[in-house]
Amino acid sequence: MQLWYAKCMGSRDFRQYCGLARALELVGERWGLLVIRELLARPCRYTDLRESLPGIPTNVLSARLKELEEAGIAERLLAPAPQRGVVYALTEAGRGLEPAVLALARWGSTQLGAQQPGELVPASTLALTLRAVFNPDAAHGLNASWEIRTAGIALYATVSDGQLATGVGSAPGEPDLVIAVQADEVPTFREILQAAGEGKAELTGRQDLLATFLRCFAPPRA
Amino acid sequence: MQLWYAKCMGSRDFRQYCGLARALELVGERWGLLVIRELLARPCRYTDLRESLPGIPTNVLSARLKELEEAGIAERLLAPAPQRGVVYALTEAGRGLEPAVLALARWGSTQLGAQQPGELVPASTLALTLRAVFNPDAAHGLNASWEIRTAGIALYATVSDGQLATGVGSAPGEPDLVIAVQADEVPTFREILQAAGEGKAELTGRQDLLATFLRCFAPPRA
DNA sequence: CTGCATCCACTTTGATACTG
DNA sequence: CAGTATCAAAGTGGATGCAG
Repeated sequence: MQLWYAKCMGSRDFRQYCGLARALELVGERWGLLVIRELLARPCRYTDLRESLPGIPTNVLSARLKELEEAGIAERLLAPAPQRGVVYALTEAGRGLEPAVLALARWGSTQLGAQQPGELVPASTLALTLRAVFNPDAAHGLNASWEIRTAGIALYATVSDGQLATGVGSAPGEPDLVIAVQADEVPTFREILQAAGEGKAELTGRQDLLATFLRCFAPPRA
Repeated sequence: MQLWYAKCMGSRDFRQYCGLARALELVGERWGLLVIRELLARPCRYTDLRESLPGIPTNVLSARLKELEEAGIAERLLAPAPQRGVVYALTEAGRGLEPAVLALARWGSTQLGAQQPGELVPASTLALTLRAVFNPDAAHGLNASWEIRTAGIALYATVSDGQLATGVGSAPGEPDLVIAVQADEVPTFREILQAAGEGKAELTGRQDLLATFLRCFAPPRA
């Protein structure tokens, strides 16, 4: 291309030998980390991402996916057996972003304030919040799995030997306890905990695991 | 004239009730977290920031500072005693970003590769790297302070009862050990460790604390 | 349908010049 | 020292087009 083009592309770089600067060059652009949030919760098709990220222009989504793929953070896969088409998933390097995403999400949660009208709660946010508030001490040596159903979405949390896995959709395998919360819009995590704590959730399965759930996922004292 | 657009469109809100989304709205714009990196290492005047962030347009720096101030993340203070003028510093909320910044920096460090010609190492990056690689176990109960001098910059690391503080500039109080490394350009953290480990650094003070330093700040095994 | 590409209005950025 | 002003270029948001 032309000289000015090369020069300006270079200006997307910060020209600093710094881990933070490199991270921001790779995933710091608009919508970048939100795409990664979705992919942390499950492999996604293009259309899943568009639905989970209302407001993202399709060309921007397209561009971000291309960049993430080139950077080795995400990969484009042919969807397995029953479906067909394309799915995007994180690579090992991409999954390495989880601690950073959780740390940002924890800080941002302190800045959230009250839910504004028109602000939706993405299902992936709930899956991530489960990881963000997880208390490993309370789950030491535990084996259990839960599925939360509300407002037409499902998410799961599985603890194997104290190790947590969460995601959007149904758990791989039967959940030990299904927690169903009636709602029109996706509720906040706080609202889910409250409903479960107050007995307003419909429980299916090992009901004794409700208390365990509340212990493992109690958010930090406010 | 479509003022109706201006409201919905130019708005940088993601319209999601999500900690990650809120964090990105507040500090996710270009240069935002790099400004915060500088302020994590020391209070800065406007000119300090311009010098530490070569390439940042002055109007963008101006805009970011205004946004950070409005968000309650940074504050504009009158410089104390000897100097005068303005300094910017993080608020309590701003300092809360440290875990997220460190997590991003740790991930980005794995993506750094070799230093490219023209890529500088900001002093604030070294101060942050000290925190990122700090090994609290190795420093349990320790009291010690170091100052690193190289290529015209200084940074310090102070451990009080095992608690770490680092920053750009001279330590508050006399450092127990000064580690001076000859260099024209600011070296990488790896290069500093290597020079210190190979006896190529000039030591002033309690030389026995060199081994302690290397133990406390050994980067994760590669 | 899915998975993008293209067009266009508008915004933000980057580079430079300038001021109290 | 601590910013503002200006302007071209790149990026974003929104709508639409279109092939498989």
